[in-house]
This record gives sequence, structure tokens and C-alpha cells, in this order.
Amino acid sequence: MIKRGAEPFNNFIAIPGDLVAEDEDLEPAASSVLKSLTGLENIFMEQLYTFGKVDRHPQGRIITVAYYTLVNIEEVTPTPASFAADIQWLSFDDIPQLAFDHNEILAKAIERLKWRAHTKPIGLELLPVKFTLSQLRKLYEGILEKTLDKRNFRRKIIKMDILIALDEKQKNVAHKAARFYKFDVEKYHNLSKEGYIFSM
Amino acid sequence: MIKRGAEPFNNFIAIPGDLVAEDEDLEPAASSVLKSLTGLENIFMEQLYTFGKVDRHPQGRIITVAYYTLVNIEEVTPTPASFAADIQWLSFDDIPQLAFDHNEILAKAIERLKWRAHTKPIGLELLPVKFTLSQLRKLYEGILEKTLDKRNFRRKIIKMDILIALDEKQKNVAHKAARFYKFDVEKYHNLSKEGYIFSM
DNA sequence: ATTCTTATTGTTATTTTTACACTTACAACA
DNA sequence: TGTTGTAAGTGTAAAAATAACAATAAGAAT
Repeated sequence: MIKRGAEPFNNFIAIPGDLVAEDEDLEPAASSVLKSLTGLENIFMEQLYTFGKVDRHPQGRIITVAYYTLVNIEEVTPTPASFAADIQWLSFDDIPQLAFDHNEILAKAIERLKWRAHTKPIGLELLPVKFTLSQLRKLYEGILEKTLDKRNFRRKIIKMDILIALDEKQKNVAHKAARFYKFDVEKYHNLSKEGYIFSM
Repeated sequence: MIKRGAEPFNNFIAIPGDLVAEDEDLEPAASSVLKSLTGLENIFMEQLYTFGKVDRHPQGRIITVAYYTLVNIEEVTPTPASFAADIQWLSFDDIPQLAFDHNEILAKAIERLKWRAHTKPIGLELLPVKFTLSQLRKLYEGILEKTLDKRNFRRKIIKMDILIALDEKQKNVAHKAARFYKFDVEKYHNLSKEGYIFSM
């Protein structure tokens, strides 16, 4: 999130964004906002929804085409622009009243993310290359806001056949070391296409 | 579909649309296109996707916020505007090359409709108030482009508990008369909300 | 050697899905 | 009036998916 430094909604928190240039496609415009603040490129990004109420910006007609992205926060390297712009990462539970209709945009994004996690595989964009099944399960639990049975989750995700088990385990953990897995990227993307229901 | 009467793409078929006025919200703008051509109001309508490629319109930058709707064609009363505008209803199989990127828009709509039929109940907007289970099944078969087993479909749809059986049957049909059903509108809409998977 | 913590594994009961065929009701026709 | 054609309506069994549930294993810390 970004803290605004000008009216209207001065000092309010807002979702980062920018105007789209006359000769700029929509998705590159969104990508460039992401890159300028996080340094990230070639990240999963999907159009969310277009918000166009006449009065959503007090100073004129602004139509916002919102995109959402899934980023692994550990890969983010804050850029000079992000320091200058007063960027912060907020937990969903700590979201205050935002500028403009941005709470509505965020609500739509959360709804979409839940639906996505409910019906499609998720995690490729959010986890390190190597991860344990517990990490993957906790990701789902976080997004879906419910706990999942360890054994049933394991069985279900393995049967999807999108994981490759590695010959490598955790080290220096004060408990039994967990095996690492990685995604079979091609199979992962196949299941992400339309027509397949995950049902987690 | 509408036949264009001006350059560019003169005489090409296109998806109906209009410019959004400076003081007009997006959804009313879409509704008003629908109403002017079909007379229909208060119809299910959902934002589909926003198309914004720089070069999608040869004469300038046009960003299209596409909406799709489900209409019962028997309720449509062609308006004077629709005659003037050379409106026609086309089967999906008869779609020619369209103006601009409209084939792409249509493909997105079909994809969305299939996903919707696959995961949510459908039919309230498309069928007469009273309908038979065969009609409902054939609607699903048409959208999903596959045949569904009569008995299994019946069992599944009944268990969803969104139908109300009427004490009325078909008349003057040269076979056993089918019972009419109607939707339990409230339950239907509950299941249409996020978080529920239909899986047909 | 004991303790603490998380990983890993299997079974059973229940529910859901799939595949599949015969009888019934009605109109049309001979 | 009975024969034919057509779509409606119905049941069952096998297979698959889901849900609920607890004990053992591995490694670090003490």
C-alpha cells in the first residue's frame, strides 16, 4: 500500500496505481507500477475488475482498471521509488479506511483470490522454488481462512500430480525434517486453465 | 450482433456498444445499449473484461469495458433502433470475422459463460418462468457443449434444492407430459454467490 | 537419555459420481 | 380402438472422492 502525499485523501493509505499513457497497454501499465515499487518483473498478474463510478474521484472522472498479482514477499527488494513513495506491506487484518473506493477494490481482490484458491492450484507465484507440503498447506489455509486436514490435503495435492518431490530435506530444524517439493510448472499451468475445478 | 454502417470495418458484424458519457456509470451505460436494442430492462448483467490494447481501434485509443448478459430470446421485442441498426441474433457456430478485436471479446464471454455454468447454477435468466427438467438440461448441454445423463442430471439438480416442482404438466405433447418447475429465486441467488461450487 | 516439535503415514465410514435400461403417458395414425 | 412413435420418468450397483480420525518417526535442544 502507498501513503498519499497530496489532496484529495492526503495521508490516506491507497492501493498503488498510475495513469495509463495514451500509447500504453493496460497490463504493461500495471506491471510498471509493480516494478517501480518492488523491482519485480514477469510476475503472475491478472485483471481484476474495472471500477468506473462517476463520483469515485472527487476531482474528475477516473476509471480504474484494477490488476492483482501474487508476489513472494521475500523476493521483493524495495526500490528508491518505494521509499520515496512511503510504501508499506499490510496484513489484510490491518487495512484501515483507504482513499477513494480502494476498500471496495481490495474486497474484490480478496474475493477473487479466495475463489481462485478454491478452484485452481495456487502457490507457484507465492512460494520459494523449493517448499514443504506444510508451507503449501499453510498458504491455502491463510487464503481460505480455514484449517485443512494434514493428511487429506497431502493426498489431494499429490493426486493432482503438479508436484515433484525432491531428494532434499530441511536442515537444522528442531523436529523431523520435511521433504522439499517443487511445482511441475507445465502441469501446474495446465490445471490453471479454464475447465478444471480444484475444489479445496 | 450489429452490422456496422461506417468505416472502419464498414459492413462488418460487431458486438453492440457505445461510448460512455462523462457523467455516466459503466453498468448503466451497458444496460442502456441492451435496452435500446431489445427493450429489456433489469436483466442479469455482469462485467466481463476490459480490453485496452493501444491499437485495437485504428482511429484512436478506445478502451472497452465489456459486459455480458443472459437473455431469454423469447422476451426480446426488437425496437425501432434495432431495426435501424441492423441487429441480428447469431448462433455461436455462425460467428464470422468480426470488427476490431470483437472475436476476442466474444471468446472471453463464452469462456466465462462455460465456467459460470460449470460452477454456478444457471437458467433463471434464460428459461421461461415455468420449465421442464429437460429444458434445463438442454440449456446446460448447449452451454457446456456436452451431453449430460438424464437421471444423473435430475438427481444433481434436485439435490441443489433450488427448484420448486409445480402441480402442472405439459399439454398437447405427443408423449408423456413433463412436469413444470420454477426456480426458488432466493435459494438460486444464494448459490450464485461466491464460495459455492456447483460442478456440473 | 529425555523432551519438544513437526513430519509422515493408513483405515474406515460416508458421500458423490458414474454408467446403464426399462416402463409410462400421451398423441397420432391406421 | 389398438398400434406406433416419442419423450418423461425412475433405480441400482460399482467406483471414486471425501471426511474424520491418531500413532509413530526424526531431529534438535536440554
